Amino acid sequence: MQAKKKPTDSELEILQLFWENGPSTVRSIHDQLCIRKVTGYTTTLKLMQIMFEKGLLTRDESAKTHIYTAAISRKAGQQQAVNRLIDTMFKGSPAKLVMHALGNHQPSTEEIDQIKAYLKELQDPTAKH
Amino acid sequence: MQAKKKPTDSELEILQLFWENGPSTVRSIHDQLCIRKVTGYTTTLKLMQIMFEKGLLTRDESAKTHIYTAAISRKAGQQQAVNRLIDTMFKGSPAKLVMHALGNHQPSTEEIDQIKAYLKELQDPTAKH
DNA sequence: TTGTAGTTACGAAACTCTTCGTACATTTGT
DNA sequence: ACAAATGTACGAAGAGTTTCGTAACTACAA
Repeated sequence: MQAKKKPTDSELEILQLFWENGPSTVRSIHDQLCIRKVTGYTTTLKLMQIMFEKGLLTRDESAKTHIYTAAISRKAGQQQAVNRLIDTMFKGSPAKLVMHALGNHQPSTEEIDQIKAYLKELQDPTAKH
Repeated sequence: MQAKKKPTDSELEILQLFWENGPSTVRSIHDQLCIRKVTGYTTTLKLMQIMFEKGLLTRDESAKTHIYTAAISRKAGQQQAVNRLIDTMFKGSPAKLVMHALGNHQPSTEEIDQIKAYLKELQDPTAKH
């Protein structure tokens, strides 16, 4: 693996949009960004160009209007963020993180069951599900 | 509440030390920081002064050598970080965050039991523990 | 052809973060 | 008393981030 640098907050906002929409043009990303945040088109363009240079995005330049794609999946991004958080704030105790996560954002009954099942599997990997 | 700004990574490193040690002098923080990272004394000083201005630290100036204290508890800091992560990366699904957290950092059996008990309480708040 | 709109590329300004040098004050040791 | 050690304050340099203006290219319509 190569790039390990964490995306900035602005870059993360853009990545979110890619994760929701898949490959996109600057125009498309910019329009969605503008709903929540006033900004110039060239600002978005520049950001995406820099993200491309950093390896956060790839792009298809075959057409005049380039098509950008996230170089990292949502899942991988989430995993990376969680690992980071555990390292910096919950030294070695993912359980504490879990408590915090569940404490403030009450999950639904279904979600809790889901987690329970997951835990059961973790403790007894031989059990089929 | 006033301060909403997230601490930078450097500031977080320093906060960690306060959370482990309680109120401390610049010298004390600096010495511990230096174990993992070569840096000048005035660098640490400046950082802590800025954190004071931002409201991340308070300080007692009655003696010549100031005594700094974290303005936010470890717990509050963790909660803030988790909320932030859920907002930016796990929109509305703390359960997904939990899976990610448990998936990569296998918790001990005791921790799993702890989480299970916690979940049981969440689902059945009337049950005594 | 000419002009309008949409696109990329680029440079620079404004801002923040990190680092450190320097100045100056206070305490301590000889 | 004097020098050395220790402390605070402050300014500024360097790096990274974010913003945008401007130039240049292309497509298309009048």
